[in-house]
Amino acid sequence: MQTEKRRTQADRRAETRAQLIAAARALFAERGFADTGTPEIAAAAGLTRGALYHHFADKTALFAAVVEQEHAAVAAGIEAAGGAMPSDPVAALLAGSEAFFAAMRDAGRRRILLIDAPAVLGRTTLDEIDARHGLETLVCGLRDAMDAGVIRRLPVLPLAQLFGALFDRAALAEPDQQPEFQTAVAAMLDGLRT
Amino acid sequence: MQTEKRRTQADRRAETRAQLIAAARALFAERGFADTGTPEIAAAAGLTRGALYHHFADKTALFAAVVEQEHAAVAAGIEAAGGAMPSDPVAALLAGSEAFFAAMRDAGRRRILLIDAPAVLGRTTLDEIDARHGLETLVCGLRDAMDAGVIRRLPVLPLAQLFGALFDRAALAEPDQQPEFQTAVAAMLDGLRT
DNA sequence: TGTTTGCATACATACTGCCTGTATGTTACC
DNA sequence: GGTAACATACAGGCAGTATGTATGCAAACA
Repeated sequence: MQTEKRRTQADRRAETRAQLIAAARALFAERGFADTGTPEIAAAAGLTRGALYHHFADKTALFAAVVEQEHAAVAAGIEAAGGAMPSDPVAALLAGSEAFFAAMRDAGRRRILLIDAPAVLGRTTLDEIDARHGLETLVCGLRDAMDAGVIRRLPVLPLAQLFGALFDRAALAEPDQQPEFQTAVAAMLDGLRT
Repeated sequence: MQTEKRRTQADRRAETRAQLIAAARALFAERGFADTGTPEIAAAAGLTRGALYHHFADKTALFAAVVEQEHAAVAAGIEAAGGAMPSDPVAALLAGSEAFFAAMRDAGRRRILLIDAPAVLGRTTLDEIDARHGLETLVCGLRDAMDAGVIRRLPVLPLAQLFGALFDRAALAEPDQQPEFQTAVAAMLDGLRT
């Protein structure tokens, strides 16, 4: 058989990187960044620490790659749900938040993105990653709503980051309290209507 | 002189605990939890690691004590500003948020309470500490406003925790963007008016 | 065109230093 | 004399680095 005995360097590189990221994601999700060691990660990926430190500068860089991937997955989930966008800008924002909460159902993802990432990567680094993925759509949604005269005109970027914080906090609520949090978030968004 | 050669055990205990907490606070504030070692802390306190581990179960417990102290200080600052509370409930809430931002000016405090604490102590533990100190006043302020019919009636506790997240995020904004964040927060609070 | 030679990349193994937590010893209080 | 407060000594583990080995790749050569 030898399904893939011949492989290009780029293939090897991409594959082992993916294996390391996948193994790290699983362990970081379960035990958190601090309580997960690089020997564990390498073993789970079927590799050695040498491979890990060949592909990533340090443990933090590997974590950053995991965060990047998770963030992209969340953004993709929101984009995918954006197909059936309602015409009302506020309703569109609500639909987006719904998609965000759906993407955040996974407890491991919450731990990685909302608990550990701010402390491990720092706010500024995390904001950069956020700006590359999800923030833009939120800013656009808010700006559209303002341009349409549907909500109050306010500084857009701060408002988007504040709503991001709201969404994050709501996503962290216990499952049984989730509905109340979401209605509260919806009410705060609704309160901005002119 | 021998200002205090004779001391009771409780005095010794309280004093060394305070020294350890103070030294830990300074180092955690500057370098963060992960990058601060217990040898450093003990040395800065003029003690040894033995004393540290005699008074605290582990490094995390010492950090929790620091967080508790900082949280209490913030709550005290807000309480102190509460003397001249305006009659309008929403204005009172705004005044409270102002006092919160003032208490959060210190960068080290922001790092300890808003960056490291969630990751080190976990959300649930942190929520418990929060419930013991600052959250109650926020809940009361919101409930008063609802009872007075000034703002929409919503689930109080979730709303308070969401506003807590808003305040935290606004406090983390860069100093030059702080005004815009605060106006946005004020607008969101104002939007809840009936 | 096929082979070989040289090099860079991918990965493994070995080593050092540090830190955390614990166990044991010594001093101060009561 | 006994207990609490602290210091010293020890064991295990982890992060990061340095070094060694194998694999793919590209160009020179036949």
